[in-house]
Amino acid sequence: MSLRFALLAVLSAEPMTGYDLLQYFDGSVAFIWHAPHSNIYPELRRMEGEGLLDADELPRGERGVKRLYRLTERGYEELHSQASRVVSPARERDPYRLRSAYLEWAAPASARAQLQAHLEHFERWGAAWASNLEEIRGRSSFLLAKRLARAEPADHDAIVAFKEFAYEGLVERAQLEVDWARRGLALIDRLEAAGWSGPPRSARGTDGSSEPPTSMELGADPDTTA
Amino acid sequence: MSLRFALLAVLSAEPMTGYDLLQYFDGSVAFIWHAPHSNIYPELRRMEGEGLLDADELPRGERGVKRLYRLTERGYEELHSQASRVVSPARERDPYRLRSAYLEWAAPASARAQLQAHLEHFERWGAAWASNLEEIRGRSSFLLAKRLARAEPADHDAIVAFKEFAYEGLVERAQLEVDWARRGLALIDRLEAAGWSGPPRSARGTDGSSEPPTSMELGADPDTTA
DNA sequence: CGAGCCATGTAAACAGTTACATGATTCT
DNA sequence: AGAATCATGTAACTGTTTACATGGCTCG
Repeated sequence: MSLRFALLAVLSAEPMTGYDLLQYFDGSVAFIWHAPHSNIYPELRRMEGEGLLDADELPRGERGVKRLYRLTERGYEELHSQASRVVSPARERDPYRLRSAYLEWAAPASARAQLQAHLEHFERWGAAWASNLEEIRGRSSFLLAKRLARAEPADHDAIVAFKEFAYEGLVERAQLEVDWARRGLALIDRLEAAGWSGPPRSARGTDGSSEPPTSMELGADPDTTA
Repeated sequence: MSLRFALLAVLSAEPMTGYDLLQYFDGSVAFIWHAPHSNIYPELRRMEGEGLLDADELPRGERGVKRLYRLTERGYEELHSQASRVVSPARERDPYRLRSAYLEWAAPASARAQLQAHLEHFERWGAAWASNLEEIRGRSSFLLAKRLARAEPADHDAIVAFKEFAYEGLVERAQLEVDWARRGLALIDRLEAAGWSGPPRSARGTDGSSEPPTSMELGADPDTTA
């Protein structure tokens, strides 16, 4: 339901095509929720079918068409009702902490590579969120400006404040992850200096002739598109 | 694959039944990865089928049986190889930040209730992780003690250090969430004092006679089992 | 003998990822 | 003419949640 909420929220600021939405959800604009096009287009159709959205078919050049979606009255109601629903937080499921707890089973080089990737990921995203936060504070973010243009002036402060609040949370989280990863890298340095050299070649000394366990596949990070 | 990794990691410390594992994954023991039994039992069978686990069928009373799982040589290899794989961090998808960014659409009372629930969730889990961290540092955690008993003494420091590192990350994250939620509650106080009273009854003043949008469903949090 | 815990499953529905596919428009 | 970008879909697969289901054991 989060995708639906996110789509309603963005479309409440400005009518858009699926492709426009894609720039926020899959593109370089540092938005909170990621989704690929194969996720967005069908959901838009579904929401249209449920009467939450209306679409205008606009011509594009000679033969092309594109569909511009906007919220219906029922769409706004759905947005209200979803925003007001208290969802109980999900039980924790943190793949980074999980993997880090058992890094003893990894070769030191790949333990390091993992933390390095973590570090870079959150450095990049932290910077993107921070810059988004600045745009929110300056009220110069495109989406925010559109949203404000449609809202009562009396509500402007609240609208801005909640976005600030959200992006502050993201920036702080990114900072935490960066600090944590750095501490992890320092930890590996210390452990290696103290003689740790990764797991035994085989399960329990009894060597089973498996292939070299140092098979780390770096690079090809789809995330490197910053 | 995280579930598989987590199961391998726990079973590497000590052979267990599915039910035992459930205490870590679904129970009160503050473990990092949550999974319900309907998730765990089939995965154990699958891993057994793939030769990663062996099971002993143990009698329970007269008629009952239970299956005690332990890693095979191939299971240890899989654990090595998964631990050494560098997975690129997933694009962000943070439902809390997403919802908070659009809290302007919620009634103030339910905005408050959401942040309150967030606060309590992370207070509870933060405390659980902190106490787990203490047990790790004292090497008195059951699982850790079992793990150490099977490992080379030379590796003990690394094994403990990585678990400390992971749980420190969890505790810090929980603290961040608690602070963030508190700031959000204070923000709502300020906004309400300044006259904010939630979204208009209808989309754009044109009132469409929808049911009262203050339908927040509190309580019944399955999480309250702390 | 009933409540509560031990123990283990299946199945339907939903969410999300990856791959497969197509075609128009615009810029160089 | 070809590349990049605009624009939109479908399908297979994987992972997760929720609900449905069953039965033995232990203690009071």
